[in-house]
Amino acid sequence: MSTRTIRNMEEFAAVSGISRPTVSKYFHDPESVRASTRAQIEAAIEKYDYRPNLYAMNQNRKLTKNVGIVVPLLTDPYFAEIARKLERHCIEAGYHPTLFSSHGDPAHETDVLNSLRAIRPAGVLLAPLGRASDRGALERFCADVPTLLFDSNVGELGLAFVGSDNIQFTAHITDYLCRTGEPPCFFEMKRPTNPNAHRRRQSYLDAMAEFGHEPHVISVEGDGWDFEEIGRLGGHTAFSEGLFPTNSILCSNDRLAIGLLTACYEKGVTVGRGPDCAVRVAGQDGHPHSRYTCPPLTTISHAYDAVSKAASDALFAAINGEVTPWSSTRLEGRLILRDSA
Amino acid sequence: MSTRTIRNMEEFAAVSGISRPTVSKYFHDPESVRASTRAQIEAAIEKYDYRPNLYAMNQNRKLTKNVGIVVPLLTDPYFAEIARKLERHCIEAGYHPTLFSSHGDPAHETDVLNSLRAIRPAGVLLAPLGRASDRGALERFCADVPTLLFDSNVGELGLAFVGSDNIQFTAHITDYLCRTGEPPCFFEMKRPTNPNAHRRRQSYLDAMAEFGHEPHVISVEGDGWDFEEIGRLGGHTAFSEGLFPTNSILCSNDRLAIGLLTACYEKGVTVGRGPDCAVRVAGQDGHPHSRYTCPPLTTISHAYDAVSKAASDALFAAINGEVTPWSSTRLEGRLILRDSA
DNA sequence: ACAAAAATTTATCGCGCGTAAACTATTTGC
DNA sequence: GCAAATAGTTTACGCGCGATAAATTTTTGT
Repeated sequence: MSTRTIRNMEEFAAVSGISRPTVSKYFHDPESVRASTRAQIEAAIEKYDYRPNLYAMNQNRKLTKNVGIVVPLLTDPYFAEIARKLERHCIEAGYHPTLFSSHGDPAHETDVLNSLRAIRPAGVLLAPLGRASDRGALERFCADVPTLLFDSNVGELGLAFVGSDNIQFTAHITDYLCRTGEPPCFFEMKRPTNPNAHRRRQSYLDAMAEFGHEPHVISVEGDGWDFEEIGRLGGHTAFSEGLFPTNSILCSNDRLAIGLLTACYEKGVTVGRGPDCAVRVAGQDGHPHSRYTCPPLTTISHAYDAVSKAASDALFAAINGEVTPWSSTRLEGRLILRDSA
Repeated sequence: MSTRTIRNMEEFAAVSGISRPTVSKYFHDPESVRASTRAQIEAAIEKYDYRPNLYAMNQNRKLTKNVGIVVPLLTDPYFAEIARKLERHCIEAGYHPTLFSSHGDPAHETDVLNSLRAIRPAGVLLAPLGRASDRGALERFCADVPTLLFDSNVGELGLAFVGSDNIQFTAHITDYLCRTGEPPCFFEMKRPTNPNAHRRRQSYLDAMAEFGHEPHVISVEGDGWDFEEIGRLGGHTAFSEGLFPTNSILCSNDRLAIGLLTACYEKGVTVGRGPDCAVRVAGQDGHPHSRYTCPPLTTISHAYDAVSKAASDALFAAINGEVTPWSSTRLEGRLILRDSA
């Protein structure tokens, strides 16, 4: 082709017939130049396929268009799913998202935050590890970078918090279980890895008190993020030792429930709401996989779309200079009735 | 504290007592400076917490330390898991990995490759969508950026291919199923989303021929990446229409098998290898979730560690200038016997 | 202790783009 | 049709670092 390769904005400005400062202005915000100029530049972009050097841009811009998205564990489909939605919102808003996973490790979470500083992001959407997080590192990071916390809240850090109303989650599904059968016991990790677990346990206790039932909490051993295995092993122990006082088991989260269902299978315990079933099992989260367990898992689902939209919108507003006091937004979950309870 | 903030390498060089070019050399490769100098610089780094500006570095370096990791669908735990391992290898080798997902969409895959060009990566680890990929875009990208293909091969593109030996996978598990019960039929998507599926089907046909059995392929409707749902719906159809000629079903992949297990549950079809079970179901992939299905899924597992190690090592070798002819490395899988078959 | 080798310093340039000031051309409102 | 407002151009400089050549210092081998 006759179109020689363009090396930089100088050359591009020359072939497009527009001065370099105006071209620069265009790339910063296409709307900031006259329509006729814009058309000229865009024709040249089309023709020469020119893109400004990202590094030179970001070195000199006061603010990059980068947004960091950090989740505790990207191999968990729940986080992968919400990260995907956040990523889409970022792209639609003209930002350049980058995905990070803390891999369930506080030290790695701190490393991620440090890597994030290096790319000077305009903002960060952070789902912290929670109790395990290095609180000091989080605070320092939030002080330097506009950060919106989602999924799990840690103090009143960052710009704001957007997540689910865990109180409502547990109260709602506890209510459902009480109405439709024996009042549930609560199956959880003794040392929960994320802070939502504490809210959920408390909400269970409150709900049971309100409904006038005796609460029963089964706290199983296990640390880390391998929830299915913890649920499975804990389930075996609990069945062997007869720790379940009722035939209804509400799990602190879906992954724990998935492991418990496996334990039920392995123990020969039938699960479901039919009269011939030994136990009912319910989870919490609306995990992408919960539809495909056997039996399919009754759960209460996060409002994935609403949470990701609210979180990203709040961050973009802050980036655009809207100052609002710290706030916490907690969205309600939706009960998903399936065969397990 | 008395330590004022360091603005750039010039100032950092001053306070560290080392000249700027030497400091620059240190950040390029710490081993390239004398031990005493290195100690001095590192003491100053510790004291002033200085990091060179990433953008200025990458703008001027001939080669960045960036490595792109691209998978077809990050919400699939299989890809999330292998991406995590690749990421770790990159960090250990001193690179700066960035994760991308094509979200199962060829257009988005092309977008990802374009974003990737912008960060001028030293290399890319790419698991392409496969048949759906824009072949031309892939070729152009591989021509410009050192790219190693993994998981699924597309022609002889890039530096090399590292993945699993799908022929061996299917032959091995087919052999197992034949030895331990009725010869299996093969459950797959009519229009498979990834190219490994074709290899697996062919391997099934070859294996059955070799063992002297009549092959039976059940190809179900469905497009896209929602494999569990495709498997579930296909399973319902197949059971209703009596399409399974034997009691052993080998699924083209684990996600399909997970959906099929759900269909079995919903149809009241018992799954397992016991005498009272109606069917045996096996998968392929060693999906992270396969341990927790009910019954736990018999499958043949990718050598996750070996594949990720071989893939990243091959890329790093190429980045370091080692020129080798294009090659294909296919690692064998390991049979995982569980209760489903 | 001395020459050769290696490491460091000094000095200077270049990268590709953002930004600002002063000036000129084009649009807009009336 | 004219002045004001808007948009664009020219010119010039800065960002933080990589790279290189020549001069200097330090280390190494013997």
